[in-house]
Amino acid sequence: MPTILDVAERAGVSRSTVSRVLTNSGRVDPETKQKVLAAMKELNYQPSQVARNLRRQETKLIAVLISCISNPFFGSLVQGMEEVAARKGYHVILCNTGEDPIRQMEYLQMLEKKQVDGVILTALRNSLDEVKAYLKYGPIVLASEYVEDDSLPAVVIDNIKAAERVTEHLILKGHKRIGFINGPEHSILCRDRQKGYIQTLEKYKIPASHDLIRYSDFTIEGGFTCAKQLLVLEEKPSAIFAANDDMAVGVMQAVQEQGLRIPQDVSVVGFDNIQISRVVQPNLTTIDQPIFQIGVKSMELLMSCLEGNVLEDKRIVLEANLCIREST
Amino acid sequence: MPTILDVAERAGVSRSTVSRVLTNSGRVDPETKQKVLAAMKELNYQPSQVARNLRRQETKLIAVLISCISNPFFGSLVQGMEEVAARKGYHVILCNTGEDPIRQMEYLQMLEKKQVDGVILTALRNSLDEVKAYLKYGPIVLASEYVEDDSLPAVVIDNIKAAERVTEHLILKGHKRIGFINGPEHSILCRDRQKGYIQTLEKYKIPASHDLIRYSDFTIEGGFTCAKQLLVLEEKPSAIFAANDDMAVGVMQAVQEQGLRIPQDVSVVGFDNIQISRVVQPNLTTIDQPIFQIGVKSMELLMSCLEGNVLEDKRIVLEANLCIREST
DNA sequence: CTGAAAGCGCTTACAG
DNA sequence: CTGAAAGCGCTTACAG
Repeated sequence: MPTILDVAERAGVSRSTVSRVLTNSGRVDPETKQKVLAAMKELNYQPSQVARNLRRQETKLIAVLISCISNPFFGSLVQGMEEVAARKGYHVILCNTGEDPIRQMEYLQMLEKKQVDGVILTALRNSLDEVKAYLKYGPIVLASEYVEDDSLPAVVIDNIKAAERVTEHLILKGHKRIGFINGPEHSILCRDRQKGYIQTLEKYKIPASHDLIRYSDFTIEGGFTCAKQLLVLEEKPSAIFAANDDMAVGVMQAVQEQGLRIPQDVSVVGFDNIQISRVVQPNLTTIDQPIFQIGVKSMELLMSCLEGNVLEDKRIVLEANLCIREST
Repeated sequence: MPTILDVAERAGVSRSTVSRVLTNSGRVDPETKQKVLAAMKELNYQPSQVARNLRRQETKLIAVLISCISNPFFGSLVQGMEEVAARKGYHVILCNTGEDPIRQMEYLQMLEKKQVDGVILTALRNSLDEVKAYLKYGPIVLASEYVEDDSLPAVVIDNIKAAERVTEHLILKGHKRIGFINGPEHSILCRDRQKGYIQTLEKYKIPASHDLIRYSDFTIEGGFTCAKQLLVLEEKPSAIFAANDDMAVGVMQAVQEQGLRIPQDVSVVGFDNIQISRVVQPNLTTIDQPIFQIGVKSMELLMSCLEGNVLEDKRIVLEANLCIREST
């Protein structure tokens, strides 16, 4: 592997000069530059990124923490992030945390070890203070996730409003008993979705019942199990709203297993608008969350922090519309 | 940020000694070690990974090149890879190539720039020689993809055999006109799947017809379009085998749109056994490709190369069974 | 068991 | 416009 010194010798100049043509900085005589360029080509020289990293105290690497990359939701999110990063000369380190707070902290340490320049979190499973302690080592941005006090920059949708739209849609369709299958209770996204659901019921003077609310884990199986519980209630729901599409698919399976028809007997709504919602029969009514765009914007936000910009808005809110299909 | 020198001064020892306790190498007096450990804790010291990288000429980083991470197939593959890497103290850099040969080469250069220690490719869109030129900078492993002459280590399934199983299954069900919707013709996976399809037809003395074979792009839409073409043929197929699940789902949509029933009028088979195959109605018969395991094994193989082991087998073949469901 | 010294391959003020 | 020198923060033979 040729180093910068080999190039310098071959071109008959100093390392400084080679470095200058490498970084396109400072004045270099055009003729000298040509000699250097020629030497680089002859030796098939590629500068060591690691050496440059050490000297510049940067890595051009971003850690992206997600619970599980085999989940298509995170796939789209990361896709958006990676495209922006690549365009800006950065690379993405993929960190599967499996929602484990310990692994989350381990990956955050990469910031401290100067292994990455910045971090994007898609789920917060540690205390806010624990996470904020790492801010002194580099910028941290949230994607899809957010914190109450907006003390960390985040790219999000308005989950309350989205859930309101869903609930109102169902009410206007004549539903009075609307089941809600939520994700984990600790998540702010889930709490906000539930808030939107409850507020809308209240707005229409429909009593909210605890019987009709379940907490699950965002999986098809979880949605299936909760739906079965709802469907054996004395006063069973005529519509079920699940806090993501996977759970809604589980709901559909449970409904169909009972010999009930969708939407005639039970209406079903999901959340996210991932591919599965367009494949399942009948097609699922859902909230179109701009997942890819959240990925794009969050990485842009991080790049902006890295460039030293001060954020005027800590929270970027993207539009999420209700996508009405055959299941309602 | 405290450096190794700060720790050394605080502990009253040399940098060498601190380094030794850091790497757990060489003899260090237990008492000295305690002092160093205490100093590290007091200063909240974390060694700079970048400095270590430069010195050790390694990065503990692996580049994983895939066409598109939002595709669940690659999600599972990468999930398997990441878990193994993390366990071994490595991290994964996610490289979306979008099947673009130029971007593929750009990412391969990370190996040359010493930005990563090794590379896993999941699709080969450049000439074999171009790729092999990078072998002098570090190991390269193929996952799911492979090359004819086995000159690059690869973790794969036997695509010929898998396609034979599918075709035989359909023939034994009484089908004589079996459509085949393949992926891109340039891919060796696709050529082998087609080989298995053709060979089995021949084995059962069923004439293979070019009319019944289409090439597409592994998407739902692609499968849909090709299926519509097959379904308007004078002698239309009674079964359609798609080279992946997404295309099979497109086939199902086309079949159902024509008012035909699955499997009574047309049988459909996919390939991969991704989640969608269990969600679609009727459930899809498909080849259960051990995607996650391919990810796991390919990363293990790469780690093994990095540890300096010489591979006895350049090709690791995993089992892929036919998963018979309701669509046949 | 411990330390001084060299070096990994760059970049960047500083002089000239 | 160009070069000598220092330095980024570690690790690793080499002496002792």
